Amino acid sequence: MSKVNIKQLAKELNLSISTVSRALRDSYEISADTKKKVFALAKQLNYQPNPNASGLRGQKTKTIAVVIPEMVNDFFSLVIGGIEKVAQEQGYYLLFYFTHGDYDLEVSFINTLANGRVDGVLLSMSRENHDNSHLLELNKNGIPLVLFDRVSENLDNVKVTSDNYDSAITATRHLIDAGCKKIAYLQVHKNISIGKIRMNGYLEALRPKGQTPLMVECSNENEETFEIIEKMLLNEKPDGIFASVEKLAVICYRVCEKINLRIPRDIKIISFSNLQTASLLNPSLTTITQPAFDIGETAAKELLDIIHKKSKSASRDKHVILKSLFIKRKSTSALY
Amino acid sequence: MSKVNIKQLAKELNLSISTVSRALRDSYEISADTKKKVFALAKQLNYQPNPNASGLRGQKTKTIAVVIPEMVNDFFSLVIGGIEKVAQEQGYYLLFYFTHGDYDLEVSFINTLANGRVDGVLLSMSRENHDNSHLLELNKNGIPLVLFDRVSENLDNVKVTSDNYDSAITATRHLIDAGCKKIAYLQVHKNISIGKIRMNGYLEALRPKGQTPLMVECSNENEETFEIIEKMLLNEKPDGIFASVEKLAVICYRVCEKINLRIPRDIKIISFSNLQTASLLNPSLTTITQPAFDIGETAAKELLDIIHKKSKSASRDKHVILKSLFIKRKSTSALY
DNA sequence: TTTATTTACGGAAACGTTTCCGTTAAAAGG
DNA sequence: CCTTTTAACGGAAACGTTTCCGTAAATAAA
Repeated sequence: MSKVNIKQLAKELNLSISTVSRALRDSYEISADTKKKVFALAKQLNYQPNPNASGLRGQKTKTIAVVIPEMVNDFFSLVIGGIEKVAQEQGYYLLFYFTHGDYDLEVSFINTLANGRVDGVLLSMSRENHDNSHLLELNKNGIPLVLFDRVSENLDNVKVTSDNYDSAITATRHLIDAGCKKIAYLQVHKNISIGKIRMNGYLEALRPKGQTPLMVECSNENEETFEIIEKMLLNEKPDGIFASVEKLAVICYRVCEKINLRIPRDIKIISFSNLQTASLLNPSLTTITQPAFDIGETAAKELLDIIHKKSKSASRDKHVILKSLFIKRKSTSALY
Repeated sequence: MSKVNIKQLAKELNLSISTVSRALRDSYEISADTKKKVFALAKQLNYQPNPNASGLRGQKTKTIAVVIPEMVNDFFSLVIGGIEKVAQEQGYYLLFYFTHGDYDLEVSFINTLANGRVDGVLLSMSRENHDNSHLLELNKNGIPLVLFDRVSENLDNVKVTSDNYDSAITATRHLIDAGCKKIAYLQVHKNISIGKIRMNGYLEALRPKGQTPLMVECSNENEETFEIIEKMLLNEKPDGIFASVEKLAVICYRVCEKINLRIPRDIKIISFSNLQTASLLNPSLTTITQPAFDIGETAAKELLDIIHKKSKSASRDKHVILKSLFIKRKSTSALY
């Protein structure tokens, strides 16, 4: 129960509190001699400044909040890796919030952040085009906010995403080129605008070929999704599947196994995915792979930029779009 | 730039600061009438208490630190899920630190935490039997600490792990029963004691069968590990592999693909792993699957228990061991 | 009616920093 | 030698809460 503070350092050294504080911050007002002594004692006693005190006084916490839907997900894991890299480099702490896609939870988290808990917020939205007033409030309170991946165009904050529209076109055309005549598009929730953007790419690629779209809306529950996909495959008999999120591709594999559909012979599958084991699946999965680490890194850098030159609020309403990778593997192979 | 605080509420309501504060905390000293008014205005103005101020005054932050080696890893993702569940339930915030297995980084993180930044610490150690003085210091400062997964028996803190020794025996025996005559044990780093425990299980299971152990130490760099395993497979020609961590199993698959070793015909593989795609790999991977979510949940609960009745420091030096699951799949199949 | 207790509230200290003001002594300038 | 500047430091306020002391009025007890 030691908890050494500045006052104790001051007493021990026969100096005033203000002198010690300035010495620790390497102020020009303090002689080299005194600084040496202060540093030495601070190290010896393992002095650590109390973050609540400096946060309260200085109105900055060196902490940023990361608000994301979930964690058990290779995409967000990689994003966090990128965020963590730049946070580490610049000495920032990371406070995490998981919304589980629950809008109300997101609102309450964001409200909590309005009062000096963090210097800035990184957010991947749970519902993109719902009511954004909690975010406007955050902006009004002067707390920098950068959106990534799941963003809303209605907000004039900095946004970082990948090229969802273009890569959805690439994916769909790839299936068409591989010979698919009836391609199903699997999405989790209609209201997710990133899903809409990808869907638009899918539709755009389909149109000139005269193929009729087949949109399938899945559930948040894996079991339910399994049944939805199983029924769909049995009833509609598509010969290609475009999964808009990784989780759906995995479930597709399981369904195909159950109902004895051979991939890619009977049906071809492509998916947005950052699965590290994509190449080891049976068969290996063709993917659109987002630059997840980059997205995190870029978003964090943008945020810290705003934090540091906040007065000049230079960069608002900027949209950084990073390119995804298209990786062809066996699940869409035309030869079998 | 609103940032409403108690003083403003007090002025608006013609009340004193202390009365408003008490009303917000639902104190018995305040009349129902006054409370109503205060709550109403607080909600209307979206008042959020300043966490630095209350943290400074009350010496508690409702925040716990989670210090782990990495994030891009299905095991830790699941653990975090468990931690987050109980944190959420009890209204705690989560501050994350990633050590990347760097001991010095761990030390500096832990030192940072010694002074009121958090109410408690959850730690999975980077090097288990190195110098633990930073953790002793943390204990001395009265900050509750619970270790999980990678723990050290030298510390008398609460520890939560899975049954590494027993399940390593199970895994090794399974390979033997499947007909393996020369089983290699793959580990990342000799100094990780969790690796040692698993290794001891491997050795124990091997001894009565008279098989000579074959220990292979891999690197932190995936490319290097790839080469180590490749050389080992070509030189030693084992017919069974026991990978002590998930990452190594994945690399094994890639090596086998490259040098045309058929799994399980030429070589059988079992691994500690929480890979969600284990059953979809080619071939599906037999795993010892740790109760990751449970580990996180249990560790967090233990920590919050200590935080809440810290005076009674009842539960020290307690070791909770949770059972892993053995899931047999095709990578160790005896028939082909 | 007087005294004791309860109810409902206000004032102010305290938490540990940082920083705005001094202030003194020495160095520099004239 | 006197004035001005500079260097090096100390005192105290401020950040927003919480809580320890009051204290006045209302109620209960005597």
